[in-house]
Amino acid sequence: MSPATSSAEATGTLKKGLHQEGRRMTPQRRLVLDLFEQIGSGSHLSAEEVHRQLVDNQSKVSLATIYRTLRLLVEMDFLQELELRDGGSRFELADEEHIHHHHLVCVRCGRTEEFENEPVLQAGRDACKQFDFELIDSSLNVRGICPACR
Amino acid sequence: MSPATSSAEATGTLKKGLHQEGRRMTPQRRLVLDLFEQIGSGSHLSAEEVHRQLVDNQSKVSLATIYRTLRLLVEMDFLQELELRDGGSRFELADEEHIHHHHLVCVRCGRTEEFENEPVLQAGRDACKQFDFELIDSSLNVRGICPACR
DNA sequence: GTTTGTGCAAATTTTTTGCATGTAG
DNA sequence: CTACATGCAAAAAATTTGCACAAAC
Repeated sequence: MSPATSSAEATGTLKKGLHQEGRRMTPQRRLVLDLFEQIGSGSHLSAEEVHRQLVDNQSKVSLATIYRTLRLLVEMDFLQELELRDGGSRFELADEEHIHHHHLVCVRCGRTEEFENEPVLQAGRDACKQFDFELIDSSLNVRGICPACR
Repeated sequence: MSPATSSAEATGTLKKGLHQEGRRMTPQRRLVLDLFEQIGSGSHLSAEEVHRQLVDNQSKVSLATIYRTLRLLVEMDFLQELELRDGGSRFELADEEHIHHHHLVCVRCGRTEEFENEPVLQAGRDACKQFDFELIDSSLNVRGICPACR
C-alpha cells in the first residue's frame, strides 16, 4: 500500500505555513517534522526523545531548538501536545485522520494504546455548548493496567 | 444546610488509612486535607498554591512536605491528580460524587469548568475491554476558549 | 524508645531565555 | 542585506532527595 502522506507533501505544507507567518524553513525544523512523519501518527515522543533520536542519527540540533520547534509545530497544528504521564509533555503528529483519537495508558509500564470513540467527541461538543466555550479539541485519557503488568 | 462531609470525618478516615499502612497522622497532613475539604471538590490547586494558602493562613509547612503529602494523598485516593495546563500538576479532592467528572479549560485564561458525562465513562470501560486493560480511571479534558476571552 | 515525618538546602529534571553568531529568503 | 533561527550556557520552574532533628505512636 502507498504511504498516506508523503514527507515531501507535509514539508511543503509546513513551508507554506511558515512563510505565511513570516517564519522560515530550516533544516532543524524539517528534521523534527520528518522524524514525526517517519514514526507515524501513533507515537508519542518527549522533547528529549526527539533530540536523542536526531542526534543518534548524526543530525546536529540543540535541545533548545527542539523545544522551540515543538512549540512552534504545536502552534501551527502540525503536532499535538499530550500529557499522558508525569514528567513532561509528549508530542505526536496531528494527523487529520487521527486528530480525534484517545489514549489508554498502563500506569505500570507506560504502554499506550489509541482508540477512537464518537460519543466522547460529542461529549466535548456538549460541554462546550453548555458553558458557551468555543471548542478547540478534547482528549480522553484512560489509565489502567495492561495484561502484561498484571 | 449541613455540610456534605465534615472535616472531622475525612480526617478520621485519613487517620485510619494512614495507620493501616504504618504511617502517621501529622498536623501538616491534616492541614492539607482540611484545605481541600474547605475549598470543595471543584477546585484544582498546584503544590505551590496549596503551600501559599497554608502559609498565608499562618500555618508553618514547607513546600517539600506539601509535595510529599500530595503524593501520599493521591496514592491513598484522597486526592486526584490532574494535568489540565502546562507547568505542573494540580490536585483536587477525590470526592466519591465527583470522581468521574471531566474538565473544560479555557486555553487563554485558564478558567476551568467541570461536567459529568456517562457516555465518556462507558468509552473508558470499552477501551479497557478492547485491550484487556484493568481500568483505573479516565478523564476527558476539553480545551476551548471561554466567552470572556473571545 | 523506635520508627516515621519534617524542614532545610542542595540536587534533579524539565523547560525557557539572553545573546552572539549563522543563515534563509 | 535583514530579519529570523540556532547554539550555547545560564536561568527559571517544578519536583525530589539526603540528612539531622522533631514528633507520633
